Amino acid sequence: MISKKLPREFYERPTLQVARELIGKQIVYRHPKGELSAKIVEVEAYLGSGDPASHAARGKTGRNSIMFGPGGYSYIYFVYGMYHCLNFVAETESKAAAILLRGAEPEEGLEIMQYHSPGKRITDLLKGPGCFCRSFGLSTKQSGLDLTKDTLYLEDRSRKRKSIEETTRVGIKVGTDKLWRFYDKESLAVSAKRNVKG
DNA sequence: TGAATGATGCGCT
DNA sequence: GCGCATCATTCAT
Repeated sequence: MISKKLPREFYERPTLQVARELIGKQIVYRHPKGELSAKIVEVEAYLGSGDPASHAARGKTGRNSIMFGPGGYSYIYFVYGMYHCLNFVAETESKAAAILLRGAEPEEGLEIMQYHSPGKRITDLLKGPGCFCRSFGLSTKQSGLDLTKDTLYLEDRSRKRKSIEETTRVGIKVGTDKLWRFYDKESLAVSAKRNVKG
């Protein structure tokens, strides 16, 4: 069975719908040292207009200009002086929306991930947006990649329906009333549950 | 075991 | 010059 790479049409749809369907998809990155892959288990949606927590909320700037382009591109930014966060641009050029990847379960390329994040347990390697980029070796140099090309892309490998939970977003101070965080309830690789009530 | 806080640099005002 | 879509360590219990 040949893997099915997600086409641009997948991304150029309503952001919340794309975010929900990203759970359980496979992310593949052709690292210089080998192929890395993981199963997505946690994402957050960031809409352009009407979402004060989005980087695009206050208009187009040099950093967020990728969000204002077509869907199906990577948007990686640097934050807190040490960490990077990976986003997938959603919608078309008419809307500046993106989806933040917050957690995944490692599958292929474990040695490379552990090389980037020494001493981490397998389930923790890709837990949290900063950890994910560090283990995958992603930085702002990988921002703006076309996800329909072969360097970084997503695959639809498992067609099983996941038990998806919807909660508020994490790590922001505005827009915290929106239930725009999606994660796989059964996964151990889901990051901080600060806003989640048990 | 859980909560608080320091680290650290870039983009924006 | 300030704030940030975070993480690891420290300190308190």
